[in-house]
Amino acid sequence: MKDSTNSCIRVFADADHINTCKKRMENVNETIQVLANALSLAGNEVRLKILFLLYEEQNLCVCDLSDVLGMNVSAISQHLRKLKDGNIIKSKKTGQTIFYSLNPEFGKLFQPYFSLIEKNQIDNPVA
Amino acid sequence: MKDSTNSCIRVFADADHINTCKKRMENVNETIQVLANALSLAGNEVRLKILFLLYEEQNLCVCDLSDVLGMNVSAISQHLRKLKDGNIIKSKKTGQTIFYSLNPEFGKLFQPYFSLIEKNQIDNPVA
DNA sequence: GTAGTATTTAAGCAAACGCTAAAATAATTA
DNA sequence: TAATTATTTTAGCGTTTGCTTAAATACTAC
Repeated sequence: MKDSTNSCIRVFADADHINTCKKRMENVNETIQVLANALSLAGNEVRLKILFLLYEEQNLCVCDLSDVLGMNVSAISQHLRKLKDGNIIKSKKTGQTIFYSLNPEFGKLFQPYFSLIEKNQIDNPVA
Repeated sequence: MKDSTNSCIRVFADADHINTCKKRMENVNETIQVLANALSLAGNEVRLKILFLLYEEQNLCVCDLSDVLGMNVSAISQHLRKLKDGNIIKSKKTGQTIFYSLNPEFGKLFQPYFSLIEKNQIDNPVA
């Protein structure tokens, strides 16, 4: 006589505990939102490659990235736009070339993963 | 007289450098793939919440998560499945309840972010 | 066995994603 | 001014995502 898809009645549920969790989650909600957004941007193979390349090379233009990754300039450009919209990279125009680089805060945030990639040390930890 | 959508001819392009980058990227390709997959799984608001909750509480069932996050059990279950398929969490059945917990390797991999969330210290770094 | 509880799975659908191709900007050079 | 180069933007399209609803599976207890 209850809607099992929307809530649960179970013996070992600790209502107080659940509520504590609920409140804690409300507090960190915005932080989670921001972090999830950054992670989802980095959680794409092409974009992660772009970010790693920017981490290693500091300044690259769409063209460089297109050459290195063997991909359509337009496709790269669209990824760059997402990363820029997400405040993860910044751009600087020099003549007709636009150089992209990591925002320092983001570089710091993702340093550990860049290190892992450099060392090629992730196959173990996850897979 | 060239296809500007597929390659670039530009004055300051350093062909050797580009090639070095290309090879380095090929070497880390698999690592990037694995990492991007993990990041994309964590890069979803609901899933990041689930992961954080598992980090804090160790063992939770779909029902707990559903209650805390105020979401449909089925929706949560589907997120859990993705996380399990990605080897990020594991499950243990006790009676008719299935408890989920972080895979230790993953916990280690994402520890820095969990700490950030706990301290609510991410608004600055990114946004 | 039947009823109830905990959970997953399948189907369906709107929204978001990522790419291609083509057109539009903008800076440089002839 | 016209052509070239570097880049972005728009439109279109197939695929993936994440949710809802409903049905299926599995364990527990009466």
